[in-house]
Amino acid sequence: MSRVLNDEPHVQESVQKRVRAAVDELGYIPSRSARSLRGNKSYTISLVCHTGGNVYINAIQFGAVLACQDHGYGLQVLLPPPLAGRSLSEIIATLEKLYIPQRPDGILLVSPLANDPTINAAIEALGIPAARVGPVNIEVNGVVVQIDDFKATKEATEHLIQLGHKRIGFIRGSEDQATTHERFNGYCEALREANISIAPELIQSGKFVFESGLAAGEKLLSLATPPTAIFASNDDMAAGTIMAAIKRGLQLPRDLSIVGFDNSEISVRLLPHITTVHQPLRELGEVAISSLIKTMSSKNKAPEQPFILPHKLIVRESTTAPMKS
Amino acid sequence: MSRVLNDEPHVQESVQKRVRAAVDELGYIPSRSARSLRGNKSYTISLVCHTGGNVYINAIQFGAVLACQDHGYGLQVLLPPPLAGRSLSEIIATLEKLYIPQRPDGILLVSPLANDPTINAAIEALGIPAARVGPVNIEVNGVVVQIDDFKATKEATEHLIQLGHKRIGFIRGSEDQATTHERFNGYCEALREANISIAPELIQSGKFVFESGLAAGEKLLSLATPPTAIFASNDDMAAGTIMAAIKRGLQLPRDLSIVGFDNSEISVRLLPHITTVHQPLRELGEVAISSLIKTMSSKNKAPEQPFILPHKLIVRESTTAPMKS
DNA sequence: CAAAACAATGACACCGTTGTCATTTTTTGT
DNA sequence: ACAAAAAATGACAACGGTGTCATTGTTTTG
Repeated sequence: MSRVLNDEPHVQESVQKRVRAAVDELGYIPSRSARSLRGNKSYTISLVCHTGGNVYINAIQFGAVLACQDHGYGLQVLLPPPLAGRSLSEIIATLEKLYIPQRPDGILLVSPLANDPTINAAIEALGIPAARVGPVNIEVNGVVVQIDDFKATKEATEHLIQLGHKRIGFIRGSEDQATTHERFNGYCEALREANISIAPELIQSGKFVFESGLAAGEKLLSLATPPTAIFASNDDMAAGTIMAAIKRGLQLPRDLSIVGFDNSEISVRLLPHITTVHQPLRELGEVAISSLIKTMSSKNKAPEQPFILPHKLIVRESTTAPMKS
Repeated sequence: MSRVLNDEPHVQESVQKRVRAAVDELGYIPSRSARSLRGNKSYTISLVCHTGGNVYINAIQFGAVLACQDHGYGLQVLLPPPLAGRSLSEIIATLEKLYIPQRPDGILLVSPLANDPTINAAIEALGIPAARVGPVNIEVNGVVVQIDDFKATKEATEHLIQLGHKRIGFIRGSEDQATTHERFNGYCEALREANISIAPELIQSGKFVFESGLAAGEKLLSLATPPTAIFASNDDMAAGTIMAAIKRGLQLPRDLSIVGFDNSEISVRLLPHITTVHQPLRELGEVAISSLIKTMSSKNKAPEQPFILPHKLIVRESTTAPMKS
């Protein structure tokens, strides 16, 4: 019987038909626990994340679940206790306690977890097949799926330059994230190609959250010669920047152009709607899962090169030409 | 050995100790697949939802995962194809196909799925233990966890009345949701107790999404005598209403007070920050899962009464006294 | 045409846990 | 002190698949 269902060779056609008929008739569905036990596979993939869920992870999870279901896997959510700053052995112990009872066949890591060197070392040590979404700044084994943050930010900055902006502020993301540096480099490259010098006072740090965007925006706008445009490394911070501008009584986008990143919901919940870069989050999740499953089943090593999925600059009302000064 | 680990009676203390020592020593952890197979339990609970994840479901999921982990269960996400409007037998077939391979021990349903009579009938027919978050307008077996939407909305409306508002608009949620009616009744009750008559033109329909709030807000504000305050059945619609007001050039909150519901992120991403009702979403998820697990293991029937968790009115800058007219 | 190679299928052990029954040891009651 | 009851523990089958080996039937080859 298993020979029929698993499409093994050496099965006569007539038997094929009879078995399949019986299977349909009885509504037979193989028991996952039995297959698990025998094959030492759980048919489960764990999504490991410790943020209680922001919209970003959510969309990725959506794609991941779909891909899992397509391949007969289940996606399970695992929430480790806070791990940042713990020692390697502590992290290994914690992950082991969380991981072993469930014994997923693989795990999906999303930034910021995917970027933590210690966590990655722990996963390496435990020998768990892993897929990661988002750029990774260190050497890791396993599937990596991402967009081209460098190019995307370069394009967004070029968009501002083409509108005529010369003083363009930049709000960085968290320093431990690879995207932060990729995006910053894209910004620098665009300025360089346009022969605009990079002014240190126009570079502000941020943490990918609204409040940090608000603070950074306030700093930028209180400069002696404030920027005429600001690129924020995500939409939340762009929204914070908008609030900073509104609080100062600026007219948007007349007095200030703003670009965000992520095309998240908030980018169309404010006035003006934010020009932003769309990431195909669902697809990132899907591709991560399906190539993880492929890697696991074929025992191939994971591809050396990360998968790069296409992004898209979405121009909305928050960007316009600067006022003549 | 299993007698020790499962705390069965008739085990000598000395043996207890020796076994436990050996377990610690070897780092023995029982195999879930074997226990599953033997005990016909999967130690998995499925979160069934078909929205790719909004913030609402997300916070519930967060709590659900925590509770699952506490009880040695795993939370798995299941995304059925769109089911609305399908026939009972179609839904049963679809759920079965999705459900059987995974064989979760129970499922967690979140609105709007929890409210669909046909889906509930299908779950009943399949005999799956279920927990539901959010009020349910029909007779169902299983755990129900919710807040008191009626009382919460009544309080929110009373807050507006106390500020001096007499013309209070109301934006309803989706008609298929029990919360929509509960909230509307709370609004009516508050007005009745304050001897304010209910003006039909002040009641607008909505769909719990931003755009519907925008549309409803525009209708309300274009009335001959527009309301001085508006209660929107969630924050997204409240945000839409704010945008409608801003587009009409109103000063907020001077010209219009707005109350939302959910205390979602957007309520503090706009100016003014929105007065809203906080729902303990994480706790709702936690309680739902832990009482589901309790119900399953004890083979008790689920409690007849739903669990009611406390809500909280959060007053922010979007509500103030109406202008003297 | 026999021998060998191959295809098709039956039979069965094994995965790791736990419920049940059997056996041995201890306690209780008269 | 001895039978009976109770407690403690060993032994083992069963859960439902699948990999392997054994057996039978069929085709190819020298």
